[in-house]
Amino acid sequence: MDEIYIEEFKKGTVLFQQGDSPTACYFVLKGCVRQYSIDVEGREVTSNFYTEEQAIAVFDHKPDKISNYTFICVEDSVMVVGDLNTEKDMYNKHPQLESMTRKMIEADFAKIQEEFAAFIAASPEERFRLLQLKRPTLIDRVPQHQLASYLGMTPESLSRIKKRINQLNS
Amino acid sequence: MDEIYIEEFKKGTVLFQQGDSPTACYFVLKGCVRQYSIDVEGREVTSNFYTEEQAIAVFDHKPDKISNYTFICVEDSVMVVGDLNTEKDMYNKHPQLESMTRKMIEADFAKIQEEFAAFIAASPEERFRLLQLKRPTLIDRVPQHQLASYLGMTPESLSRIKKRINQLNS
DNA sequence: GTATGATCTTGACTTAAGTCAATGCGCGTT
DNA sequence: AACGCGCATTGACTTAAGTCAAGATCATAC
Repeated sequence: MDEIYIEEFKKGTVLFQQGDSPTACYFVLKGCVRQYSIDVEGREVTSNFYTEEQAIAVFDHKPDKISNYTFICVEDSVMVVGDLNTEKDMYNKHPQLESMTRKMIEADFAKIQEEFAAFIAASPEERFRLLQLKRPTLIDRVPQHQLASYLGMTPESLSRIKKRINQLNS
Repeated sequence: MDEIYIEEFKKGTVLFQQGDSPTACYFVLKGCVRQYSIDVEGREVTSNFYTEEQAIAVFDHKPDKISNYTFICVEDSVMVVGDLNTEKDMYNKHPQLESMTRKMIEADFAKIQEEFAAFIAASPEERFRLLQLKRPTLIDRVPQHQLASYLGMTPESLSRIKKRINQLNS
């Protein structure tokens, strides 16, 4: 199948831009990709970080196929790349593939819904603690101001929260 | 097709409980259903309200099929009910159906992702204002303490925010 | 290796939301 | 109609996060 291949990306590479129609989907083998958008006030809002064994953007098919998000590598990364143009053909050729992707999306949907619920109920500090539990390595892999945005707080608050927690643990 | 039918539910009816395996999926024709879960600290966290023309729980298929949420009618409601046990048969009989549900889920996934991003970036007051714009009628349809939980704030804060905003508008 | 700019931290201060407690209101029940 | 209960509002106070501004630190390019 030449529609699926493995590709390396340098840190800083943009997979696709807010406003573009994505032409491919990705699966992270190594590295880290940040998903963000620019909101109405011009602020950058980071909505996710994709790391090893996570799929990107398969589910970002809006009706008009235009993405609200930019995806950018925050580390040198290696990804499986799947061409979206041949997606329909693939489904026709392999009906089980559609069933498989549906199940993947359902699982991811359940996961984002759970994260959302946890996020709603938590204070900024609790959100940081949750991240420490769920994705401990992420905290040291990405720029702190982007992490702050991902956690829905200011960089200053994140800095203070980390300090507060470290003092308790020492 | 006797696997799909229309049913009326009285206010207070529980569609299924946290911990249960859902046996049906629903589409709201009239009324309002609240989705919530009890978190580790025993607090009730409302994660959604489903109203007219919204589908429920089609996407809540976790691998083990057990729901983390309770769904309860907050109004007398009329819904289309689809039996989940026959789901697989239906897909086999009508392959296009799988394609259709996949697209629906993708659309809903994109929507929840967007809501999540908006929520992250917003303060409690901004979240209330967003709700006023996006779902203005919901505010007067549901109990305020549940709405507060849905917006990630205390009932007291919601009350004050509403007061604050009404004073500006008068 | 140094310089430059970005990012992270820290400090002082403001503000909005949380907490706790009391009161008021609405609603359903009897 | 009156009672009782749950819910909503209000008040006083605390606290955590936001804001603004100044340094410190880090990284990247030259």
